[in-house]
Amino acid sequence: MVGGTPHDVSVATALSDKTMGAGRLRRLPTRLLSLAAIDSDRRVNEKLATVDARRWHYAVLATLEEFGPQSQAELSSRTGIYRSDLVTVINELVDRSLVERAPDSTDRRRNLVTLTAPGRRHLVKLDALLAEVENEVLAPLSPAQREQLTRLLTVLVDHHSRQM
Amino acid sequence: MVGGTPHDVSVATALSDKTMGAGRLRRLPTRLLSLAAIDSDRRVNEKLATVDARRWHYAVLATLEEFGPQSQAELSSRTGIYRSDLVTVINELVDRSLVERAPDSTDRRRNLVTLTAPGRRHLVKLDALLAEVENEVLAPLSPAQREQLTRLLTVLVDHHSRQM
DNA sequence: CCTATGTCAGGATAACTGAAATCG
DNA sequence: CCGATTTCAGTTGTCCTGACATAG
Repeated sequence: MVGGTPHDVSVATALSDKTMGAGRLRRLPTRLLSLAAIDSDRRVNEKLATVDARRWHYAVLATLEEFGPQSQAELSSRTGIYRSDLVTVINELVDRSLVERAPDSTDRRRNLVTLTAPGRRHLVKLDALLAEVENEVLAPLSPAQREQLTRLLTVLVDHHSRQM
Repeated sequence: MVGGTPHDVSVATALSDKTMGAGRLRRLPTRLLSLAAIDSDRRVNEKLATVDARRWHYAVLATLEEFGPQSQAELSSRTGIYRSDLVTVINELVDRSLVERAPDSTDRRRNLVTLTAPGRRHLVKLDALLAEVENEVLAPLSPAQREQLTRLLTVLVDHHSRQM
């Protein structure tokens, strides 16, 4: 059998379970990122679903409020949503009367997407909901730690993001 | 180009309590987590693909080395892989001769999954590859910041995985 | 009975690719 | 001709659910 490195099963199982153990897996930053994001995403999706919204809705609405009316290509590069997927998102937002999509008169390849008044109100609501989720997700962290985490993640995202 | 014409000053100032220059989107922790994880996951997948491996392969192999031979149910709870998906993962690992799957003589419902010698060698290789990815992902962070991030994420993951 | 285990068959969603049509 | 924009069609991967047979 395996002669080189005998594994002491009894000791291992004695202090095993998820709570203890210093295995590589549990400290792998890439894995921790994955797991934390999965949990966070699930909570965000569930919360937004209560008002018939999805994650990308917020990204689009917030970007529209921040930068004003713009084309789908601009929205794509600012939100990170693929252009192909943006079509569906805008469709959903138009169906809910939260944005308007009209051809740009100066460049007729483009659609100019504009935030509506209901869209603005909806955005306020989504802001509140996301604040709740944020509190759930970051529950075990102190305010200082939350700020720390946000700063570190911002550095990562800014560093790896393809222009913005 | 959006240019110099502000779209709606009143609303813009209404939400400018704390995060004015940056924009809400860019500072949303849940979104930062998502974006960072997407980037990290993509890099991990690409790197592991160069040796015909996938993310779950590493999780299973590392868990087997840490806790010794065990059932698929144990592997599932320790790695977070669903029992149904684990079947496929173990199949792939068996196909590559990295693990062995044999019925447990003491409990014939169970399969005992065991790490092979090639599996152990493969794990070493995956470790090295993942260390490379980790360096890429955490590139903009100092060693102290990396430790900080790891600790914060560990707190989050532990807190939320305990709720089940 | 009731639970645990391994397995199979999917569904839901998100990331991603490719290409066509239109316009600059 | 080439490039940008919108759109559609489709692929892939992953998370997740449900059901079933078998065994304790």
